[in-house]
Parts: sequence; structure tokens; C-alpha cells
Amino acid sequence: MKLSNFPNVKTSEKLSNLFKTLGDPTRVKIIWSLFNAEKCVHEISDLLEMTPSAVSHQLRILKQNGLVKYRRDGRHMRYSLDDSHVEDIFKLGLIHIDHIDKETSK
Amino acid sequence: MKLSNFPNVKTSEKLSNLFKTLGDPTRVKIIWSLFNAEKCVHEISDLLEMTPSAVSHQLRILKQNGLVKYRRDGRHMRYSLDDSHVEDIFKLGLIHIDHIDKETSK
DNA sequence: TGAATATATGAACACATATTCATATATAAG
DNA sequence: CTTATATATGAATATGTGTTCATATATTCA
Repeated sequence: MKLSNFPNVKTSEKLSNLFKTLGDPTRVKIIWSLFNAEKCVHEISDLLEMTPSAVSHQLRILKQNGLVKYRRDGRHMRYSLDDSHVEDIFKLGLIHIDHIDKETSK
Repeated sequence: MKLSNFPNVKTSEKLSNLFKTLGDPTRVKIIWSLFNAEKCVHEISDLLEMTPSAVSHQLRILKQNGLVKYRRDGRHMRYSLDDSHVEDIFKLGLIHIDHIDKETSK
């Protein structure tokens, strides 16, 4: 998809939707926690010090937006990232943050 | 900033804040409209068929988050992108959307 | 100076959203 | 089969957010 084909409603809707999904600190932390390894809900909830319920709700949103996938493993659901591009988007985001920090400390 | 240094509050807060800023269709369209050239408020509002007020409110948010900058030019304020990485983040986002579309049509 | 244009801003309203709590479902262990 | 563990889900609530409307500010032009 080319940038020049852009200003159609569907694409701007989809793109903003992706960013909206990434635009919550809990979901950012969940995604971060999945960069290294597959994890189940209670591992994530221990790591983030949040209730399993809150984590499960956020995982559902990540799932619905194609960012994570899961597989059943006994009583556990093992979650992992569904798209390697997400890691690249995060890296660029971190570069942007760095850019901002330098700007504001001038 | 390395991904391994990640799970501190400030970074996840800043990163989710960046994505939250990008997570609105109006702001996505505004940013898109600034890829090619600097534009003033009423040019953007004509292009997006929105009131200048709504566009101005969104430009303020983009400004506060370091995504656009502006300069006065007579009666006009000329807005432009403040960080070239944003274009790269958009491109990766479009690739992700493509990935999702292919997944869901399987 | 006065009128017109361009933009910004604050309040208000409607709508979205994240967490909590209670509860349901599903698997495993005994 | 019963109990415990893991996860999901719906309702409720508090908080956040985008647009509109009215109004303010700033610049240009006559």
C-alpha cells in the first residue's frame, strides 16, 4: 500500500485504530512483555501487578486487533505476538520519544 | 534507548502517549496531509471537510506531542511535521494493516 | 481606525474506554 | 464427582476525549 493512495476513509480508520490499540500503557507493557517469550495471563498479571481480569480484558482488545495470538496449554492460555512489525513500530516509537526528549531539554 | 531497558513507567507512558496521539482518524489524516507539504489550518480544514476549530484543536494536540511544528506567515500559521520518524511509523503501520487484511481473508 | 480573515481557546455535551467486581466456563488434580 | 486453578465476560462506574458553538486574539487591508 502506497502512501500516495492514502486519504481514503478505510485506511485512515484502520491505521488510527492500530495506533489507538497501541495507545494505552497497559497494552504497551503487555506487548513489551511478549517480545521475549510467550506468556500466560497470570504471568503477565504478576509482572504488571494487575488483576488477571484487567489483563484478560486488554488481551482481548489486542487479540481483536491482530496484535497477539494464543494457544491453549492445559489450563493456561499462552499468548504471543502475532506480527513482527509491532516490534519495529515500537523501536521507531522509542526513537521518536528520544527526539522529543532532546527537543524539550534544549 | 534499548528495548531491554523497557518496563519502566515513564517509557511505557511516553510510548503509549505517542500512539494515543496517532490513534485518531482526524489526526492521522492531518499528519498524512502534511507529508508532502506545509499547510495552514484552513487548507487542512478544506481538505478534510471539517471546521477550522476542530482542526485547530487537533493540531494543538499534535503540537503538544511534538509531532508538528508551525511558523507564522502573515495571517496564516503554516504547519509541518516535526519528526521524520513519524512517516516511517506510518509506513510500518500500513504494512501491519496489510498483514491483518491477509490474515482475516484466509 | 475599522472591517475582514485566520486561528485559538474554553465550556459543554455526547461518546468511548479502562478497571473493578461478580460470576461463568474450562481444565486439572485428588 | 468435587475442588481448585486459570481465564473470560458482562455490568457498572469513573475518567478521558472529539466536536461544536461562542468568543477571543492577531494580522492584513482599506
